[in-house]
Amino acid sequence: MDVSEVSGVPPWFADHLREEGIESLYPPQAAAVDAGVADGESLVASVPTASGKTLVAQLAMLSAIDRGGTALYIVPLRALASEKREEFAAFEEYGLSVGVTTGSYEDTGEWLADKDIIVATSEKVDSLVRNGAPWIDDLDCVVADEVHLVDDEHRGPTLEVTLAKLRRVNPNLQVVALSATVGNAGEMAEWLDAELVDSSWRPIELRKGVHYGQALHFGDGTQQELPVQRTEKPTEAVVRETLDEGGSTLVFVNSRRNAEGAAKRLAKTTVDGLDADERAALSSLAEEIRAVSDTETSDDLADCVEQGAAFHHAGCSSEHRSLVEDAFRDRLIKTICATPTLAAGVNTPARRVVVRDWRRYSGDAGGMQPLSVLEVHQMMGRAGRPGRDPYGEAVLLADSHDELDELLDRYVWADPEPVESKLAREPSMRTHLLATVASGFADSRSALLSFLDRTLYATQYRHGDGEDNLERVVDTTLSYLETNGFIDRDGDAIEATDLGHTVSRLYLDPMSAAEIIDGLADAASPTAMGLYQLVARTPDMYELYLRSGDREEYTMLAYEREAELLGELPSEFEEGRFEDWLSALKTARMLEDWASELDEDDIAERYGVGPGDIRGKVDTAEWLLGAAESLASEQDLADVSAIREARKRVEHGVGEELIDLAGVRGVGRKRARRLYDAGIETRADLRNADKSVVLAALRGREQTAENVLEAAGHQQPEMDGVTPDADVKESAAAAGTDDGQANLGDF
DNA sequence: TAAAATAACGTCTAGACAGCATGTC
DNA sequence: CTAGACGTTATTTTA
Repeated sequence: MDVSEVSGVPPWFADHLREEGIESLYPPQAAAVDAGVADGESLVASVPTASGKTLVAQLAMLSAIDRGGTALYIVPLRALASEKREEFAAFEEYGLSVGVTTGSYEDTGEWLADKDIIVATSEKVDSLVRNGAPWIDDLDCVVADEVHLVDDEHRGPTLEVTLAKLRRVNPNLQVVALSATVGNAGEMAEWLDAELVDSSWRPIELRKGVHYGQALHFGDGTQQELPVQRTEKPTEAVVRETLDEGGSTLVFVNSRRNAEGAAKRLAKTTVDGLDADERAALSSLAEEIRAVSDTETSDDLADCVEQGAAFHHAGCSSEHRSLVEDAFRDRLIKTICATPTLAAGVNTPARRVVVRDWRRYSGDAGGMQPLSVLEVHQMMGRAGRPGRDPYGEAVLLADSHDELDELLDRYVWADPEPVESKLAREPSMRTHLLATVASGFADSRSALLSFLDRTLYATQYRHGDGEDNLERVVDTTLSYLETNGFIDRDGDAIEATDLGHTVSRLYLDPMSAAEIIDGLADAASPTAMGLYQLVARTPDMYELYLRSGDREEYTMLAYEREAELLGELPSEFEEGRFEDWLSALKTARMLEDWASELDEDDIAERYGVGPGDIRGKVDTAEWLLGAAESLASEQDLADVSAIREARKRVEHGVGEELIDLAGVRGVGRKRARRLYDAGIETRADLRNADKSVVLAALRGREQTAENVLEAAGHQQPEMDGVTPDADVKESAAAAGTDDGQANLGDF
């Protein structure tokens, strides 16, 4: 089908596509048009990665906008929100406006209601619905990207319930659900009352196979020689061979340590194939990586990158990750060894994909578990760069004949599992039942049940795919919510209490709220440590692992600082609770270290985490402390200013005395400390400071000093002719570090 | 006797959304 | 109910 044959979309769109080199639609896209995506018809598109899902979404959104409507694009990750925003930015020259909103980032200036297209994460949409954002009622088209994630135990129910709410508010809403190929696309279509396009067509061929011995065994029965030398491992052989053909390789492994280890080994392979230009470009990239953060992870990554290899996992900071992704797309980095972060994240296609580990440790299951077919297919789907490679190849590795057969059976020839609603699990129920009641979607038990009838769970139950736990879980959850004062019940009727409304609005898990309220209730003026431990033991915070030896260390710490900890220390004999308490304590001490200006690399080493983990914990703590602050002031619980101070301290990573200074733009934890040690203790001091002292404290960086003074509101920030004051000494704390600012910025 | 090969043992284990009010180097 | 890769240290084998 030619692009100009599509009716319903604005006329410029065909021209725009032709400019991009797109003349005709791919078969699944044509099928979507035939199904009516451009005429407001709802659609489930279950198609492989890189087969043009985004264009289907664009057809739907643009035709809706052409009819005078607005569109919402829901993504599962913040990184994807920015990626989509970039993609849609091209429409701005045709007069459309695009906005993004996620928890950490809101589009500048204008209110989102003015936008034609809004990109948001599913949680953000949920939150906006709860808070009654006005434009939610005026949506005409909603695109849900990666909708197979409704299968996810933690975040799936949010998407499921949010879609149900959006459809309830806008009865004529067009829903376009984009999914990877799954086992039950038809069921999803039934749930959403949508047409179905279920296709395995790909623009470039993807050959899936298993490497065993000296050859690749493809699913279609063909074989291809791929010799492994005696000194190397199969992964190295694949990378080497791909490199010889001028292609890059993505290697998926099952742990961070393996990712780093494999990257270090593969660097020895990739380094041989680099030309002089590449070496130069890579070494400047390595410098950029080193500058991101002064940690071992950062150095290790830079060392690999210099040789053309990289690792990628959640311990890397977001800057690390995007630098690596970009360089891989530019074909500068030849191989990335990654944990599943990369499979779900932004687009990083490669000639070959190696799924090295097909089992992963799972604490719940008590051992190594095979990955799901869906997940392996998602990884494999990264093979083949449209317009660049003639085909993509994705291989698993076997080291016995039996394993070869098993892998072919299990992953190469297998169809992905059906996606299964996880709605009827208590943790998500707590949150969503409260939110549904609080935001007025249901005012009784029966209304709640009939609302839940619009979910995938109900559709699947009707098919007899599982027993109906829903009613039972609803009842236990409602009594939990009632006991803890989030709702009031009167017979069938249900009403959210003031507290319930607040908790729903704050986007807190009610159990977290209960824990916080309980903890604050018995401490009038809590310490920072106490507050950190309190929010760390909340279900909204993933705690740090307790490693061997930690148990002892943190048990001692728990008794040492028992007076500060909020709530009652569980008994050592309550295995689970005590362990949780200790890992929360470990997390808390990490936050305390951060808020005591300990260097990032010291924290990384002390807790065995990467810069990305520190950032994550700090972020979550900041958010939860903000929520605690709201709860404390509304419920009149504890000293609100103590909570605010603890929050400010994690936010900036500084001691109490630096909070004021660190609030100045351009002043982070390191610069604030230097200024303070030079006698400039507050924002007001800075405003009236002696310029030569400021310059000396900032180690003679004139431009920096000028910017800082300007941000503080100094009368004459210009530094011309100012010489550093010789009396200002390097403080011990600040000495030795390079550039000053601790870098924990967002991407 | 020292170095190298091998066995035994211990450790560790993926990911990442959200409030609110304004501005990171 | 369920594991396996990797690093470190102890033990045996080899030159």
